[in-house]
Amino acid sequence: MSLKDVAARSGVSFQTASKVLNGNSGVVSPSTRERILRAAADLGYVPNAMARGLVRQASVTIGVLADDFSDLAVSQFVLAAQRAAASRGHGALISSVHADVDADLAVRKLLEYRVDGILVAAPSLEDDPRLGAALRGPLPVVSINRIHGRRVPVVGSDHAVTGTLAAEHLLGLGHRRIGTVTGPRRRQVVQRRMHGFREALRAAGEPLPEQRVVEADWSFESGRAAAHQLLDTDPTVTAVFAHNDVIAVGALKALHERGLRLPDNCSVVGCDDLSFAEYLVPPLTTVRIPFQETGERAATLLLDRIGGRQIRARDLLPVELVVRASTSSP
Amino acid sequence: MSLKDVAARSGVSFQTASKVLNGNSGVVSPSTRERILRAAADLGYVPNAMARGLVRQASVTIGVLADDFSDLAVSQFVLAAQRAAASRGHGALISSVHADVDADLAVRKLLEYRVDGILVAAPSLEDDPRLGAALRGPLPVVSINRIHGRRVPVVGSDHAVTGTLAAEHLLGLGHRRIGTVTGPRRRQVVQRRMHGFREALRAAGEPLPEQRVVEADWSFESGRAAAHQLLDTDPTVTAVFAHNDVIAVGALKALHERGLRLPDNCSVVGCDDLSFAEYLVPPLTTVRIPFQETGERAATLLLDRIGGRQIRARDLLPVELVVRASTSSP
DNA sequence: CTGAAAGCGCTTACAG
DNA sequence: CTGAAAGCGCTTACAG
Repeated sequence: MSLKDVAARSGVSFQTASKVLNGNSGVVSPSTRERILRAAADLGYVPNAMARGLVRQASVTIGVLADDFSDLAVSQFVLAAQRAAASRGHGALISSVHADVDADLAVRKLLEYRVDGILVAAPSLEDDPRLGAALRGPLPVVSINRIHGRRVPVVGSDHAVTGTLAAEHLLGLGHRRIGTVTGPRRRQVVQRRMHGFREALRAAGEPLPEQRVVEADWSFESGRAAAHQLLDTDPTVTAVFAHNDVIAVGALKALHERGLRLPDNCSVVGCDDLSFAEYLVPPLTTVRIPFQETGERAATLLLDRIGGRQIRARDLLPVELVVRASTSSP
Repeated sequence: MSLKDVAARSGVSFQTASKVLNGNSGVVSPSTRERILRAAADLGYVPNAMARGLVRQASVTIGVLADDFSDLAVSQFVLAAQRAAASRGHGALISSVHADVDADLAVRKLLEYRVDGILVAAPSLEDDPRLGAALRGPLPVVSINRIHGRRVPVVGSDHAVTGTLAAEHLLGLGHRRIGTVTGPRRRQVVQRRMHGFREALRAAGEPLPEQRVVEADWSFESGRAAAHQLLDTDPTVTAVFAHNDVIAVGALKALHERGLRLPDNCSVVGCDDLSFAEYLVPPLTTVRIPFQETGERAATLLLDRIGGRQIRARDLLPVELVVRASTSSP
């Protein structure tokens, strides 16, 4: 089913059919227009985006390069981005990067399809020079993490504030010996969160000793192990800030295994506010990261850039402390 | 950067460059071949998939039509499908269907891009005749749910077995008064699971009374409310089968709110085995649904169909009971 | 108001 | 071993 078919059926040239079907009304008599529209409908004509993209030099498609979008945080981001793109008429071609496939290849595939821009959600690759190299060139890019060697607009949340909110909440409840289970230390997000967290503790006259900082890798199991390690090292700790909700769940489990009751014996603050946080026992106090809004914003900014508009280099969405029952006075 | 550029740089016609770059070796002298390859590398030539797709009449792309892939189950499926497609050289164009955008439009977009086939993961639309209508035509489709009015190959798991496994596990532990919190009743998956569940109870001489069946909508909150309702109606129930892990978490919460301890006062079996199931307190006994394998299989079958092979109409992957600490003898 | 030409970047027979 | 032609399905100036 091509333009030629609907043109033949309505007795005009295919160029005229093209104009009418593209809403170029007024360029044709009402009756001709009517005939063409009806023919297209009768035939079930669906324009060919590849042909259109070829001549227009725009695929009306964005590429999404994501770490591992079976992760609840990433998938929220990706879904919101996809919807925002769709609502502005753009398709979303998704490419995941992981151990088996390097970033070069994933980006190259996106370039072959001539996506109009790329959205990056790949914090695990923030230090990977190959990703930076693959992303060189004039193609618009918006990212939620920094990209090695490139200056691309970043949208996300203020990680330092996240750390500050967690610390101030616990300090406000009266905690003094506060520990933290972080994500991988080399990650920007972890460093920024630690910065805010540390500063708040220092400002309150309770500087954070190194032994109250234990590293995990975002997983349940690492959170559990790290929480055990933290409490083995310093059993006097009365509160823990976990760098994400998954780690927090692991910590909850560790605490339970040690016979500690929450929040009486130990408070836990998570980070993310994933869907299950509210339904844990006890419900998890956490800093809400607006993944959905971030995805929507990122897609919108990318589309703006594709449309030729100037966008700011950094766009931070507000985070918010959600107080539930996993924290209380010590 | 087009073929003409690399042809110009290596002193051949662009058609010859095309052949060499497509691995049509032997068709050209080694030295020419070498020159062309080097020119392409120097120029950073990336073939244009739209142009290629137009002439080959294949976009080398599949469409994925999903309900709401921020759901952990769906996102696992989609990710695995995307990876399987990528490993066979196919891009994945993702389209989500939800309240705001009807299925017609989402499918139409996919058709515009001339995807070579469509993967459907939209159980909430299994009764929607518009989706069925939109999917008519010769385009290969593989789905994890049935599609109204169409006979498309389905890949998934055996839902009746899932219900049977849950029932037999609880019966084996000695439970007799067993209740269940189901997903939406009109869904096939719910009906099949109920069938297996009911039959196993009946076979054990413990037919399921209607008041021990309460409907939820897959959400945490609905699971919580439904569990309360179940225990209000029949406080003698000693075990609950939840139709997914999210409902199970809600039920855990309800049980906790009623002062019941797990598994001593009540056992709970979930379904799915989402990542957090193992880390709940207590760890959740659940029937594992192989979402990842399903996604991989679905994509593989779709690609096979696209490749012209015949595939079976129904492909069920095995489910598996994972026993943890949320169940015990009554 | 409508049509014919040119061209987007490729691949694929077909010549030479 | 290499090139020229035709064509995939469109859009966009440009004529008439």
